[in-house]
Amino acid sequence: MHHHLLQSLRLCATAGNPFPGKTLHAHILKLGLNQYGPLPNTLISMYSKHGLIKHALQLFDEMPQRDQVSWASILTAYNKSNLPNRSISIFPNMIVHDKLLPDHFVFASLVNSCAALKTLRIGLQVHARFVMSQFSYDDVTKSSLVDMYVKCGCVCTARVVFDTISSKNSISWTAMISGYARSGMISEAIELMKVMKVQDLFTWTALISGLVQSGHFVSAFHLFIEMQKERIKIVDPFILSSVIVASANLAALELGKQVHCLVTKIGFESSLYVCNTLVDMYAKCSDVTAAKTVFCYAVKKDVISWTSLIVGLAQHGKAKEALALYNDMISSGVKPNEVTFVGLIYACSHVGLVDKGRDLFKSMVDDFGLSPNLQHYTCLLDLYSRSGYLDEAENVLNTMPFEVDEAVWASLLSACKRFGKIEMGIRVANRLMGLGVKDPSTFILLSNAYAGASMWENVAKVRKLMVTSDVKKEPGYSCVHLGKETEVFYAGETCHLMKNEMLVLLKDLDEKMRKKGYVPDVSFVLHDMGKHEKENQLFWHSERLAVAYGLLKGVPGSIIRVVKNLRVCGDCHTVLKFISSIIGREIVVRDASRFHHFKDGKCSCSDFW
DNA sequence: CTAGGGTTAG
Repeated sequence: MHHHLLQSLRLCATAGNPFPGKTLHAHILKLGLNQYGPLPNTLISMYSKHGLIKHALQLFDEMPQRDQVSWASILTAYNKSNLPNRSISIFPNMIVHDKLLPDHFVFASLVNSCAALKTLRIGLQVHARFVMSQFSYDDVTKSSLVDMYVKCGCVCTARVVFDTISSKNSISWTAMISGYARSGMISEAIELMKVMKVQDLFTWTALISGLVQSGHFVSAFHLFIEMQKERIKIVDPFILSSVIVASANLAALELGKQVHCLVTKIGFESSLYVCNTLVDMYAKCSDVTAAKTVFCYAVKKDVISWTSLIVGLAQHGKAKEALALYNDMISSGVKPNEVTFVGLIYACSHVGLVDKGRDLFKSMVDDFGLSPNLQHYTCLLDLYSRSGYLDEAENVLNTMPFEVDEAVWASLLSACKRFGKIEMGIRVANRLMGLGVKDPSTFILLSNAYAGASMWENVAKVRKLMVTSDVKKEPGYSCVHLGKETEVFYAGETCHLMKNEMLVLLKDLDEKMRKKGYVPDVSFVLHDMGKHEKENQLFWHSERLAVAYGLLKGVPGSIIRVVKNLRVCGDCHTVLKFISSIIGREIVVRDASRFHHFKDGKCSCSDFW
């Protein structure tokens, strides 16, 4: 009888905005049909598709007689509004209060909530209930279960469920392939792709974005090229943002630029997601100017766009610009979130704006109702310790409501060394010893702290601990990007084609540096050996090799861009400052924790990292 | 005549 109303409501659910749906709702109310047949359930689902959980919930609560459809709709509404925990907590009311049993639609929604929450404990309970129910044959729920197990890290269980799906569709295949990819099981993922008959853009997106999530950036690129050979048409921007994330993580500026060109060519340059990843990519590839340009020309901007640029500016030591951008953001009515404040406090700590940083921390809680996480406390600690407020820093460490790991204590210890706080250094060192140390660089810090206080017995203890705990120093390497070419250097590498030219150049620079007052700081060398040998070790650190190669092969006058897997050692940091002033060129190093822009003998990190 | 599943950023 009222088919046209149902049909119109369904159309409203897929509209770009909720207004037609609201108008139709008003119309239905006026006709007095708001409790008629399937209309209330359709209304709930219409509101849920627009993420208007409040409207959906009001209708749900006002229904005199709820059925399984109402429950499936409200659970989906919670999931779509990013409140999966609410789904789980109200579900018991379906059985206890409404005396209803879940059907396969309800099961699929519940599994979805568990997947979002990554809760294996509840997921297993739902799975058990599903198996015992009369709907245990349902393939759709099984596909959701595959996804749930994948997200909980149980790829093998996911595969077991996958194998029981009697008629697999593109979604079941995609869930399993994405699971393998996200767990880094590349060959299994590709194997499954081959078994599948028709591969579409979704399958490829699941595979490639999964690989990006598990850190297999190079494989992701190879497969992206493979996909284009298969002539899969890119009709939505998801895959592009995944590939941009991959270039960002590889710090491969040229590659990122090529993807940017592809984005423009296919016509996704106005996509919000794509723009945001591009801003981040350019910042991570140390081309902050390009990041700003993408941001300025972006058609749509949200918190993430603003925050991406704020974080980018902060990481490159451009604190004033980051703070100014924050003011613009507030003026344009965008509400900041937790990540925005990480960037802002980080920015303040780099330029010693202690009061400003402290105010921002307070403002985050008082003005925006956000609760600080471990990252915020770490930034606050950094803010204090960089400027020499070590008592305040230690206080933050002792009072913050999070468990503190080795890296955080180590950073305070390095601040103690820098500001000559021997007593506190010993206190912190003792704490670290009790905590258990894994990172080789922490051992060096500890050994230096005790040596500085002439506590030789403890120095010996640290050395012994280092041997017995079998610390393996990850081999250090640096990549230098020269336009389309990239060269990788490992520490101590001596068999490079251009070894002799590099040696001559480095020796020449070494001589010039020593004339300017450079003294090698051998306290960063891990192994026990003579002073000369230690100096020789430093001489062959990978970042120096990479810079030398960049100077020899790069375009004269251009910026030398280096990416290093570990942190830059203190001695290399000094050396790179000297080199930048001797050769009059900018050197940008992205190390494991931050960016260093060496220019005219100074570094953007203000010598603290 | 109503309802359910997979991929994207700081």
